[in-house]
Amino acid sequence: MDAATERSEFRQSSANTKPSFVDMINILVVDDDATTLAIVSAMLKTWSYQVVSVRNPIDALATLRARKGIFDLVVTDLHMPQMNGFELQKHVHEEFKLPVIMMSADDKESVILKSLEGGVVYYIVKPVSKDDIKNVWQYAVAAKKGKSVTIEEIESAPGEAPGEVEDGSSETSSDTDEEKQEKKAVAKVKKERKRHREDDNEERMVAPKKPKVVWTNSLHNQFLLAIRHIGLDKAVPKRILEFMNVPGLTRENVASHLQKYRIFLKRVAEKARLSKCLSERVFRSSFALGHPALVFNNVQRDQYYSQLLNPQQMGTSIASTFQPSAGNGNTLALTAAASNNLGSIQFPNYHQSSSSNSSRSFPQLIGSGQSRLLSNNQANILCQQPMLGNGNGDQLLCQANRRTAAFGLQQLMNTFGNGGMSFGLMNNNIGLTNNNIGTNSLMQVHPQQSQPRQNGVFTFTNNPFSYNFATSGNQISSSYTPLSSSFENMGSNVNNVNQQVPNSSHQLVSNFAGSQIMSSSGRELVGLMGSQPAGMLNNITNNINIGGGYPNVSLTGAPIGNNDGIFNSGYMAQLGASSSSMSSSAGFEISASSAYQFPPSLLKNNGDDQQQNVPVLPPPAGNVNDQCGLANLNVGGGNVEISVSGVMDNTIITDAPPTLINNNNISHEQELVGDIDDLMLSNLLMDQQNNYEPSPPPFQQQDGDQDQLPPDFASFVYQVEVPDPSADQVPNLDSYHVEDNAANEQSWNQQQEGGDQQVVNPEFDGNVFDSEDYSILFDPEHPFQDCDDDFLNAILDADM
DNA sequence: CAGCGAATAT
DNA sequence: CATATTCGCT
Repeated sequence: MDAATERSEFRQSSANTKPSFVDMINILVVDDDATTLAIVSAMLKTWSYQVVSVRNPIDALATLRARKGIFDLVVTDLHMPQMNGFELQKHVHEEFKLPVIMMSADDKESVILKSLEGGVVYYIVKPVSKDDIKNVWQYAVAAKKGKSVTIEEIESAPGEAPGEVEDGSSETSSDTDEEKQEKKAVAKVKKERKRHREDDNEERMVAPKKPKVVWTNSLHNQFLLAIRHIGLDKAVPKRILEFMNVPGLTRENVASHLQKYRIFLKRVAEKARLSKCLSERVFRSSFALGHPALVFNNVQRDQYYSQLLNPQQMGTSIASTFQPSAGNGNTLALTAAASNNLGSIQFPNYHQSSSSNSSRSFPQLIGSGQSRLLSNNQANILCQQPMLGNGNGDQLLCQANRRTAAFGLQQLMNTFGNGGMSFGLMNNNIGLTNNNIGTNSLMQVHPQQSQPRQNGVFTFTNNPFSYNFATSGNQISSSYTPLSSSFENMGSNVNNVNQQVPNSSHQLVSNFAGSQIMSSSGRELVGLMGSQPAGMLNNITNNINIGGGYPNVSLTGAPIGNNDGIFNSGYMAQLGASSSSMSSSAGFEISASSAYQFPPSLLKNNGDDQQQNVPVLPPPAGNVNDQCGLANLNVGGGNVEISVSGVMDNTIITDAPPTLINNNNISHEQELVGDIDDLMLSNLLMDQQNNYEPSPPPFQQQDGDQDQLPPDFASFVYQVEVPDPSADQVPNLDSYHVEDNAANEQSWNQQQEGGDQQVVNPEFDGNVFDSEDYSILFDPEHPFQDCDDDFLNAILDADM
């Protein structure tokens, strides 16, 4: 960052977020490392804080005692010889009741959680950046407020004139409703007078301009977390506030933020309604799935839901992914959770076999979900999940990865019934709350013929949202003691796989296409589609100890496009696909991925400079819900697998036949604007309607090679190569093209030939995201396109 | 001046 | 509590 930028940032932030009284905030910085100490102190001073630095915790306490009442905040290193940060924090809390901010290079969730649970107000993963500490004043203020120390004492900074009372006359504006205006003005003047009187009476202090609460990423993240926990419909300021448990934050703050947030959601919804492209993306995006009830409750989406899968075809392809493994009688309890997350796809090249093969390697797919843009340091702080920006453009751009929510989740009350793998979709209400579509329609699933299922041991219980993935007929076998984390909505509708994970409080919880691990305290530790392993490492061991000799589930993430381990599910989501997996060396694996079926409305009009989305299907009279799901859970040293997949499939209710999508019209000259899935899906639909054979995918390679992807759209995972992860731009969808998909093609071909449906690509070397296997390559010529905030946010945010 | 986010009023 | 309005700022 150059100096000018820095200055400008400083100015901005100084004006924007940093009250002038920060120079009255005294911070004690403790770090045994002189360099860090100096740097952090200097940074704080840059922000105008008053800083005292000490080299060890003993001195810190001594300083605090000697200058009691002076300090407002303690910033300490975690690892120090004499006394670690935890202990120091405890002392500081007990003796001085001061807020403590912890710094450490240790980005382990366990440590972070421990810190926060221990009372640390903020955890900064080193290296500390200026932005990390810019707003620490909030903690000081919050703490003071909590202690009911008058906030004025730190607010009465020089030069900060209190809001002067305006003249009542200037208050009234020109025209309408004069009487009302006048009343208002009078009332206001009265109020102002009253306030002044009070001020005069109470203290001469100038006044109370409350420091503005800055909804930082982390704060907003907590906000989202709260909403997610509570459920949007029930999320009222008070409850959100309670859940957030941020000292000093007021209900009003939350209410205000909530209001803005709702407006935002509304805007997204509206935009979605107006734009098929967007709406489909939003609604169908994995981001849009699995989240309880957001925004789109009130959006008319039915017209967008007309496309559906051809049950037969889908059944074929999906059913083939069912790979019951030989069970040994152990049980996993699956607790269904909230989601209609059916958008899951088969793991490409997933090695599955009913026969044990302990030596095989599992693809280490990881779901992604992190925007490449999420490169700020916030990402290193606790909740890795991306969040909605606070409105600054840059932050908005950081959102690309949200595991986005679930519009309409509530509407889909599906129950997977199962017995031999049939899934039922019941009570699905899609769209408007008063617009029930497809109620009680059944989802059809076509079990893999060749592999009869054993009796299942999954137990599903209802989740608060009534989306159940049932598997009463599914088999599962496990060579280890039942787990107890909960896998919710793994990619598909495997919701809440309730597993006992001894010695761990971790739970896998999620509501999205991927998986997510959250701590019992609600912190997201690892998630997919919107989160990433802490620290953005490729391999992260979370020390989830699973009994039976399979400790250390390591979560492996395959970074896409950059080596920061920042996943780009934003892209994937935009491409309509996402996937994830977790696996351990011991063979524990959970993988999930999803594909979303978009309507074929995203074709670029060839020959038209204007990008124009040509709706190809007429709005349906009725509606269809079509999603497919699959989740694989492989447990044990390679000898146990659970995999479940299914297609939810309502019937096409529309009697308006899709008009046209002519594959022949799509050539390499015609760029694919939307998702491949869209096209595939639409073709499937068309074919179904026309009794055609399955269409080849509607695209060709740019180089003229006629190789095409198999129509098994549900079995793709895309890789996106991102040229510049740090750029504040979004990828240009137009610049993607399908390069190759040999593995899937082969798989498809073999399936067509009636061969083994679980094809292992001989070329597959274990790196799932091998661009040689499947990829959508980036066209460096047109790497980015402008993308307006709304679009981005729609993608990014829909979630929480 | 528009527009935002936050605060504040209704 | 939801919603409208105002404020301070860019």
